[in-house]
Amino acid sequence: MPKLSAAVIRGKKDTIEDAARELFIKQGFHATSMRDISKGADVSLGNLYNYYVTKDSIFESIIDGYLSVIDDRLKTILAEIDEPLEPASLRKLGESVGRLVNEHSDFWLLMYIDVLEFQNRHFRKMFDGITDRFRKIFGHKFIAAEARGDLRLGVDAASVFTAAYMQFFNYFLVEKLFGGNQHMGLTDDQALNCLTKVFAYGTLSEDSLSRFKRSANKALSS
Amino acid sequence: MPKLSAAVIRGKKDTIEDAARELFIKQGFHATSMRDISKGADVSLGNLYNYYVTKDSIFESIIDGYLSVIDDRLKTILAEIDEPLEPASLRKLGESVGRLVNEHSDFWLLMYIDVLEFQNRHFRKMFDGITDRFRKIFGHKFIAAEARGDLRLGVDAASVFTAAYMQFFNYFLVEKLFGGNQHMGLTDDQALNCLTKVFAYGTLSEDSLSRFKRSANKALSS
DNA sequence: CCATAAAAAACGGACGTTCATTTTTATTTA
DNA sequence: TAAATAAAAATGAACGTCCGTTTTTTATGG
Repeated sequence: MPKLSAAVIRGKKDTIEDAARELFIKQGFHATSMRDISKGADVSLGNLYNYYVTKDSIFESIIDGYLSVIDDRLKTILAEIDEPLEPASLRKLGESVGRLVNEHSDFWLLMYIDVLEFQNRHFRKMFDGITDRFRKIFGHKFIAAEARGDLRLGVDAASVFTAAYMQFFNYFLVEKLFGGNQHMGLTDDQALNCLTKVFAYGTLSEDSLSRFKRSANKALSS
Repeated sequence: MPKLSAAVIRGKKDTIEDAARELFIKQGFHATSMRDISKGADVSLGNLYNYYVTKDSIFESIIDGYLSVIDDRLKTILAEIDEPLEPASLRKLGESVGRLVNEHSDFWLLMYIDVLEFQNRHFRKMFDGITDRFRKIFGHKFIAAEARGDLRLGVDAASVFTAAYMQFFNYFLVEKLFGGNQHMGLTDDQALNCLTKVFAYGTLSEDSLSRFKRSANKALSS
């Protein structure tokens, strides 16, 4: 048999990784056997080793693929934000993060697997230097806001933006994976409003707040 | 050999659980074998089954013991808080949560094991209804604050307090377990200041803020 | 001596991985 | 176009190891 086309190989790897991911998420990495994966992917046990060197490498391949998907998604989310400190933008960020968490909850479970079984080796980059990343994207906006006097004294815009991002993230993770079931005592929508308000009021000076009133009212009316 | 005293049995269980916890945290639940535990605790393999019915029950016993330790700790932290919405109190809450996370980081790893391998069965109560819990403790303070007009329009004190608690929690967890290494671009101390400011400014009305100025200055001077 | 604790041995099964074998299929040949 | 070819892909049995648990044996001390 001549060599399979790259597309066919990619396709087969995809079906293997799909099955493996489903199993890893459902029962963890160590609890999932190569036999489980071979059954799930409808590929013989031995054949798995024509595509992957070890079981670990299947896990790593899944994560690598996922990391780029999530990264793209995050880029899109951030690209849609014009004025990062506007209440409306914060609220939108929260909604986007909520969708990101809910649509890819398996990914975050893999992150916990990585924390536990690989000391977060593959996911470190997720949070390492995230503030700098935001600063790189929105730096000029932050500086302009500061120059306009939009910010409260002694609050760093990039740090607060990171805090807001992390809070939205954590909120939905707790709801989705930790059985929070409305742990803030509010619906998702109300919680988003609440957090948006806190971060807007907490970051913006009174002057700028009145300027943003229209944006805030529109964003928090739901 | 006559029956061992309850104290001796408790002591032996403690050494077994200490060894098991260390192993679970280092390499996960499924990756840790009963033989590992027996070696770690210097107890023969068979003898483990004189103290625990199954491997799962060792895990559960560890969690049960830990949950009560953490719960006590949290009670102490909350008992030390007089005025929950004062900046100084929020800052102190953050510091306490930081210590709680850092001193018991193994516990939180067990939580992730629980999420992955037991669908968070044992830890659900950690976040479920947490806002109600805060409301039960600080309810009268929240009501009084609202009556005094301390709160911004449309922000629920208990929800915001939960948000602050969760944010502090998440901050230190990311730093400790996810390789965040100053992911907010600040030292722990600066990050605590930043978050305290955001939650104080974000929650309190301008009037009450000026009243709290002394408290805030004292809390955020470091 | 006896009840109990502790240790050791044994059990059946599942694990990740390897490998000899069979099947498949793109290409070459007729 | 159809048969032949050969190299790659797919297979599943087999390997040695380790698993959680059970059973048996030995040690202990009142």
